[in-house]
Amino acid sequence: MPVERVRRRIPEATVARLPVYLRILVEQATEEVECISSEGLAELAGVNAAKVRKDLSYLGSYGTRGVGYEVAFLVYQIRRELGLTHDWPVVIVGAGNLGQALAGYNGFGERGFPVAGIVDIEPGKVGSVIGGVRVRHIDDLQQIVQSRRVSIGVVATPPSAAQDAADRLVRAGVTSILNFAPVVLAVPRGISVRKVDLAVELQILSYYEQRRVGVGLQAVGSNDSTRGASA
Amino acid sequence: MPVERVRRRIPEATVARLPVYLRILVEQATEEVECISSEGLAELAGVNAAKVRKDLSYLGSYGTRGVGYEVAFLVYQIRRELGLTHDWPVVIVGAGNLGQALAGYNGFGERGFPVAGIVDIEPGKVGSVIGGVRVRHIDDLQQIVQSRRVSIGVVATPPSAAQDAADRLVRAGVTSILNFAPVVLAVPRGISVRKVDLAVELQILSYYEQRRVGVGLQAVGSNDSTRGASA
DNA sequence: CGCGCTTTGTGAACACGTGCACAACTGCAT
DNA sequence: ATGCAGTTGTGCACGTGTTCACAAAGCGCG
Ligand SMILES: NC(=O)c1ccc[n+]([C@@H]2O[C@H](COP(=O)([O-])OP(=O)(O)OC[C@H]3O[C@@H](n4cnc5c(N)ncnc54)[C@H](O)[C@@H]3O)[C@@H](O)[C@H]2O)c1
Ligand SMILES: NC(=O)c1ccc[n+]([C@@H]2O[C@H](COP(=O)([O-])OP(=O)(O)OC[C@H]3O[C@@H](n4cnc5c(N)ncnc54)[C@H](O)[C@@H]3O)[C@@H](O)[C@H]2O)c1
Repeated sequence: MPVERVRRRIPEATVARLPVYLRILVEQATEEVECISSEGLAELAGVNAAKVRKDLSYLGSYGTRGVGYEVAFLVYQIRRELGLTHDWPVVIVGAGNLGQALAGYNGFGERGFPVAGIVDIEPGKVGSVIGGVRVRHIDDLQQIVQSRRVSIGVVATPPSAAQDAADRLVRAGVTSILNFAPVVLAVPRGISVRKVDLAVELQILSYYEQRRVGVGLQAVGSNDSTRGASA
Repeated sequence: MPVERVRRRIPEATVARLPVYLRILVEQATEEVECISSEGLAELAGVNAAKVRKDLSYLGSYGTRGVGYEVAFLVYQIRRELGLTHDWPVVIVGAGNLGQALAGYNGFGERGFPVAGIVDIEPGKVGSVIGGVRVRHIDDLQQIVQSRRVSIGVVATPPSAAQDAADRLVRAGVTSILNFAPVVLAVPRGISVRKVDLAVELQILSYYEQRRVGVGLQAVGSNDSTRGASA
């Protein structure tokens, strides 16, 4: 067996699917499943089996021919590759409708993304407690980021304030941003940004919905998730 | 000028970008901008100018060489292509944390996706009013969908109930689903599904974050949004 | 009217992602 | 040992998406 070579670059499309495999594998593990074939995993993930094999092959040759993949080992490998061997605390900017829903959601902490803090600019919002976290003033952002070693920030402000929020996050030392505001953020090189725009999702559905009329059923590529993290 | 030919199929990647252009163009229109070049639009959308031109060319040749595109006209054409000439009422299943945030959000209605109803299985949740909409029991789903001619459903239930929610939506007559639960939904052919999985987004950020260490700055493709609506 | 400046629309090359097909390999049964 | 059924890992061909580069075309000005 060769010495651990330099880390291979993993295609973006694969990176986007690994979390899905991971979730499924963790679930399988809790159901005492010890071994899974690419076909089985593909079925559960709603993708092609060859794609699963190719994706997993970027991690290394961790399968056993004729048998499949050991679930626990795969979980470990994917976690390692995704950098999920330790927690990534996140800070949320904007304690409105959405920010509160996010802060009150346990799913993130469970998956390794505890809410290190939530901040707002509105003095009226400061002080209330959501999901066990007290809302603090945005001026405390830098302090939170640095003391808790936060590298991921979430923008949940109104669109007009989103760029300001992003600027503050970057200034505070955050290097990855998840943006819920429907605006294109400008960030310095080296900062990763991902955008979740629900209106865009609905509009895409609308497009296919509208085409459906009169065209009958049509198949439009399966549900994947290829989106760049810009830098 | 030729007679309006059969509708061209628009590449999925383009469909995913059109809503972004649309938002920017609408904003420009409110700022009295009448004309915009592909370069200007590209700048605002954070993409390559050639891409903008190619994307827009799928709608037809609506630009003027040497000048650019007429904003109002482009808005109209993109709206038409995306099927946004009329409202698409949506129904939300699951009035929890997230469902309430969604229902209380005005942005959807403003963009042509009014909340026609929100339902829950928990009797305790039924009756409360969120964003002007009363929560109803899930047994009323079919009635809501049919009376309001809803074709888009939103799944905001816990993961364990998501497949059930999807099944009910499909049975009620919905043909497009936006799924917030971290599960892969099985739906009949012809039903479009799009998934928004925040944990996956964070994990993707984690991957690049982890790679950043020791590698220095690296550029990883710009922020696009290519995801199939399955059928 | 013609010229030069600007910007579109698109052909062509390239990059990336997908899926088939199959050789290589494993483990088990005989 | 040998054979066989099962499954991985991957070469290859194909399709999709991105970007460059440039001819074609509109506009304004002299
Ligand atoms: N609520 C939803 O379901 C939903 C859905 C899709 C998209 N979004 C988007 O998410 C964002 C937040 O939505 P929301 O419904 O929570 O809005 P909201 O108005 O309820 O909350 C925004 C919060 O941000 C705070 N804020 C404003 N400027 C700030 C600044 N400069 N720094 C820090 N905080 C600031 C406000 O005080 C407010 O508490 C918006 O951009 C919206 O378009 C929300
Ligand atoms: N809250 C967030 O910020 C957040 C973030 C990411 C993902 N999600 C996902 O969104 C989903 C909803 O999250 P949440 O925080 O709102 O959960 P929640 O528990 O607050 O709300 C879920 C609601 O669904 C209802 N429900 C349960 N089974 C149902 C059924 N069969 N039919 C109809 N309604 C049913 C429950 O009564 C409850 O009101 C979950 O799958 C979660 O993983 C939420």
